[in-house]
Amino acid sequence: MQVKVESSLVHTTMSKASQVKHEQEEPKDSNFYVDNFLSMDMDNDGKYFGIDEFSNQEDHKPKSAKVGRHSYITQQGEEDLNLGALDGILDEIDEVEGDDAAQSLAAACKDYLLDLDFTQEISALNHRPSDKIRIGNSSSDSHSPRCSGSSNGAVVMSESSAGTDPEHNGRDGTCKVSVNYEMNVYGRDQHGHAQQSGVINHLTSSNIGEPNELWNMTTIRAAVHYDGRNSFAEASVDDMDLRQKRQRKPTRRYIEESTEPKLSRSLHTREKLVNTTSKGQRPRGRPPGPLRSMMPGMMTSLPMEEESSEGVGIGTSSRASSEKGLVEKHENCSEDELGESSFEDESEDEITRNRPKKSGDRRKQQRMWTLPEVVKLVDGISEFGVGRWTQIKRLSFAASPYRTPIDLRDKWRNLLRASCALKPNNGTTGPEKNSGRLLPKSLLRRVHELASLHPYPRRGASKSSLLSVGKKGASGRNLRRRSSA
DNA sequence: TTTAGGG
DNA sequence: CCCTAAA
Repeated sequence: MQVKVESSLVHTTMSKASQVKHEQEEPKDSNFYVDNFLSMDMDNDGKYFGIDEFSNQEDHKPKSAKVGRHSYITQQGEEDLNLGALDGILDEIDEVEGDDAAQSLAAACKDYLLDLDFTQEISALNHRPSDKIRIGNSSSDSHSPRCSGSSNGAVVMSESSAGTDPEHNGRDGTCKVSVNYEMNVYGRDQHGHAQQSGVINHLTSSNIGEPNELWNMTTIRAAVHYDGRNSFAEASVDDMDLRQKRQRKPTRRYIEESTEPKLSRSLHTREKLVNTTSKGQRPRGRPPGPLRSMMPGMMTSLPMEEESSEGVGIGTSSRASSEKGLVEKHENCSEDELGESSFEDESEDEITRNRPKKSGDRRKQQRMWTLPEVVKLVDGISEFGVGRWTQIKRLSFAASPYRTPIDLRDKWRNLLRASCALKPNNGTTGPEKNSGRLLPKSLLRRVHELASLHPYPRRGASKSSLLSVGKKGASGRNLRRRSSA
């Protein structure tokens, strides 16, 4: 005869976190305690709690399993105690129970404490999953590692703990929760008598504000008695105060929140970003607050939607040619101007992309500007004029959803600064990208020209040089300036 | 809604 | 990049 209580114990040694996770995976939230316990057991044994099997027993006697006020008689056959029944019972009970905020609150408290105490205390037992407590004649097999009496394979363990969770003292004042857990497994080998039982006693009381509010006590008991010829199995679950409904909800939500608040938000954000490729404006999200500033401008994306993958990422190797057949490499363009030919289809790099980014802040993405992009920007500015960011965006950067008009402006600002500093030649004007300060000198030159043509803030400074401007190829008639003041 | 500026 | 003010 074997009692597999230990498997339960083993599971309970899981860290708090994993245990919680486990709970979350469970489909039903009812019967937290019982369910939880049983399910843990089931992980290893299938569906039987406590008694795994009766070795050498041919004749089993029907035993009774009592659950709450119900009483069930189960056949002992191969299936010993099927606590699945208990499960069902409890479900019923739960249904009867009411459901209100206070309860969930209490549930949260209990869950909390339960995780805390139960887990930690039981972990002391440190059983191995495969351990079996064998009793009866086969004491040789009995394992009850650092627990207690072992000569006869007895394991006794009981724990009780109480605590209060200040966090839930909220509105109603106090919330007291006490959890009492007790497990008792023992086998006795006396005169051909073997007896073992597993008892789980869980006592919980929650008190919120008013006395009597919540009170719950659950006792699960599974025992097998073997008198040498027959074995009896018995299981009972007593649940007092059925008003109470244990809801995992609070806990789960709490966990989720505390665990990964940012990530989730971040994901949403990103999702939104991707989805908004629709033509017009980005969907005005719901919470205008934080998310709003995603892409002020708009992406009139159309041609290729999303982004074309190009290999010129600064940080990463180019993953040229992904799906678009038109991938072009602009490496060579670093040369003087690729001037007017502009409008080649976009080629954006895609270095930093869809990375969950654990840090999860809500910043956009920080895409490095590639040289082709810069060139495009400059061309665009040449063509439409400084300050016409939205136009430039629309016409020159239509293919890149990111890069808002504001981004263009910012980039331009930076270019101006760079051009002033004018330290182009660092030799490394390589075809690569302009990471940092290495921009093709030609480009800087253009920037400089443009800058002189019309100072950035196209506001107060009207430029005279509207005529002579020989913008490089920038469309013969350079910027159609609204010189009109 | 878009720009300009500043952080 | 983000945010805010001004237009």
